[in-house]
Amino acid sequence: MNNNSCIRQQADIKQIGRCKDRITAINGTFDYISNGLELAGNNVRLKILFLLYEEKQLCVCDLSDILGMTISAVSQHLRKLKDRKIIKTERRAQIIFNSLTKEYEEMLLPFFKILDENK
Amino acid sequence: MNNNSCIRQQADIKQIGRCKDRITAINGTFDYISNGLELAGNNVRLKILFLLYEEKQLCVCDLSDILGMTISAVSQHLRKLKDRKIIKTERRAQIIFNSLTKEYEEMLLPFFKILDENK
DNA sequence: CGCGTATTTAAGCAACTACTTAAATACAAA
DNA sequence: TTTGTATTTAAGTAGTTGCTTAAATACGCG
Repeated sequence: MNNNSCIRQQADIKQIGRCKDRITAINGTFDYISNGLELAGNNVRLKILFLLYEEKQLCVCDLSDILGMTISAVSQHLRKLKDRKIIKTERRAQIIFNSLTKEYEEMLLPFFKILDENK
Repeated sequence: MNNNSCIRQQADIKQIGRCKDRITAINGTFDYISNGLELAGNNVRLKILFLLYEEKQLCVCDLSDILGMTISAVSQHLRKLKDRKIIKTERRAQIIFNSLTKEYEEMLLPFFKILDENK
């Protein structure tokens, strides 16, 4: 890359350097946050996460009923969320309950609050 | 859909109904939030947004330099962000400066704070 | 006006996403 | 152990994403 036009006459070299350094320094934090946002950015999954926040725990069947989607489709969303430690599961008899992990519940709280206010 | 197994013996019908209603009621808010999160969930765009938050305004060239990506690639990210009113632009002489819209700056502030703390 | 810098757009492509359907597992309870 | 309910997984597919390269615009300034 790095070809092409825009051979800038004026560029704040100091600013560019400072920004580069900052981005590199907190690269891990970017990964951590986009790890969560990437998944929460999907409309269906945001609903799943909000529902888990409100109801504390739900099984794949509940979510399937509520969202009007196949169990399989919901299950595959839950798997992604679980793989990234955004939710956790707990079996009780035949039913597997899903709930938010504390860490990501906290991270997404500002959005749940916005959703709560619009009830 | 709605075929298949999971002919649940026990399901909290009231809970299902309540959740359905709630989801429908705030459907617009879900759209609003996932509108923002969908785009912020991309690692590159999250960086762009954070940089705009920190520096107030940057042109496509600056971002290209900082992120080590082609101008074209960055430009296409900026377009998406602009289409969804997450950023706005302002021309000054030959350079077009990008900055966050107030609305989404506020919405994403919690994440910028987390990133700020990890400097 | 026409030149040069800055920026956007178009076309193409490999990789990824969200779903579908059908089959496989998991496991509690009889 | 077998049965039945609950859940996950595999394979396939249409649509989307993020980039590349090359070409097109936009517009300030001499």
